[in-house]
Amino acid sequence: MKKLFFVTRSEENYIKTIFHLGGNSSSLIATNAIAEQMETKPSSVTDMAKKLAEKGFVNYKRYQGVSLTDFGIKTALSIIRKHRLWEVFLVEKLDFSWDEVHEVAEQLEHIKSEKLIDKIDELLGNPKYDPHGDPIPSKDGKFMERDKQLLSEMTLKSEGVCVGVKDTSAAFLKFLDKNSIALGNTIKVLEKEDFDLSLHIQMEGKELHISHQIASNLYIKKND
Amino acid sequence: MKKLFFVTRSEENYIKTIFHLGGNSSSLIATNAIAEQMETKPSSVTDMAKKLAEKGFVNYKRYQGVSLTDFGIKTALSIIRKHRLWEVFLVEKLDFSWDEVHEVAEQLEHIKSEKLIDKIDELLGNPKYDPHGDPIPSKDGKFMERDKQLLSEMTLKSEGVCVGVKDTSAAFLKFLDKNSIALGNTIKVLEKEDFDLSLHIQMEGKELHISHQIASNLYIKKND
DNA sequence: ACAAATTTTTAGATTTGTCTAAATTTTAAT
DNA sequence: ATTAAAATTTAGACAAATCTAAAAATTTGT
Ligand SMILES: [Mn+2]
Ligand SMILES: [Mn+2]
Ligand SMILES: [Mn+2]
Ligand SMILES: [Mn+2]
Repeated sequence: MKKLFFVTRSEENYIKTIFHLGGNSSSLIATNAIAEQMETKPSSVTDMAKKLAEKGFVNYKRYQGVSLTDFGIKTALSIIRKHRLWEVFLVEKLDFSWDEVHEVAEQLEHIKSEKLIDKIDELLGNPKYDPHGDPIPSKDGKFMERDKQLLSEMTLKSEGVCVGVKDTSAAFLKFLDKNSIALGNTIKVLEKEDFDLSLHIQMEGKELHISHQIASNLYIKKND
Repeated sequence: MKKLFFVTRSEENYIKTIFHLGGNSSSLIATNAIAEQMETKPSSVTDMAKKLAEKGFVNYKRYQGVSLTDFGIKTALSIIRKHRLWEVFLVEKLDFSWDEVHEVAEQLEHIKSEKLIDKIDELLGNPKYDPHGDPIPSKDGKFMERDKQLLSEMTLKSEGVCVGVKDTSAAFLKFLDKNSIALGNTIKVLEKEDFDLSLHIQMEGKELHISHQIASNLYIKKND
């Protein structure tokens, strides 16, 4: 007796946002936080919180906030899986650049067809990470967060590989492209400037200067 | 000074339906015809007709019906192009069967990204026809209706190739699959039964009996 | 031509998702 | 412990898309 609710696009977007704000665990997410993230008003969030609670996606405590139920988490992971698989598809199969995919994936993630996304997954060879280095949940909702750290937190002389970005804005991604910084690149910290926290690094053989702003938005997987 | 209106999913569905009902040419399409096709009520159609007229997609004459403007035709062709390209993609790249693609294409046709559909078109090698034999409009809205006729209208002894279906219901398509009738198959009319209008045909070498119901939903391109 | 049948439109209601402004609750500060 | 500030909810409104029921226009049949 599997209850299958129709989930609207708006509901899906709220569920996804709550998940990204940490609404897994049992921590309560504040109304204002959701409103700010979704560029909507707190009163709209309250209305939706009630509806999502009604449908079993969240636990809602008046004046306290919401947290996702197990069902809500499962739903969120399914949407995120679709979003990230579509992003891989756009980059791998249609030559989109990594700064163009998010907007389109925001639409594609709402397409309702289990077979479609399973086939896309298969076509792509069951990728584990999306173009920004974020992990792709499997069909049954499991995924591994990669062992990684921000470049800004790496110790002097340590080496590693670029595996992800924290800021996924088109502006940042284009900046990385312009400076030939890409996921998969090898990296070594040559020098750290105490004054402005900027770094002198070696990337794929070439030496490069990196501001703190950049270093604190690049994820590195340390060697061994 | 290109005016770019936001077109809602619902508006797109109305525009597409009006086109399919023959709303190109200057013929007026009746409110009831649209309502029936869309499984909605005439009063809803009237409301939408006003909105579509407001936005420049249709000419609307009270109590007479609607016809698409040039802009409306252009919009309809763009939606149909997307629908049919996605259907080809699902069949060619994801191994969907031709009876499964329509439902998903109904969703995908509303994805808004010019680059996406152009890249899909390119990936597929600019196909001219969809899995049901229907022509795919080009980016600039041109398309060729194929020279074809219903099997039921073919003369005795004439030969040809299966190029399309009139009834695109999953039930009919599955029936064709079961009987190994597929687009591209060669066909020759061996005998016509006056009594029930059934046909005796040769398809890809094998002899077959075909009811009038089937014959009047299969398009054939006659040889030479 | 004119009454009857059909089609279409209008009027008013409903649902979803949003907003503003006011009221309420919680949290922070003195 | 009060008061002030911040966060949250409620109340009431609105736009989009739909519906039902009633009114109006058109078409049809004799
Ligand atoms: Mn994204
Ligand atoms: Mn991503
Ligand atoms: Mn179709
Ligand atoms: Mn088709």
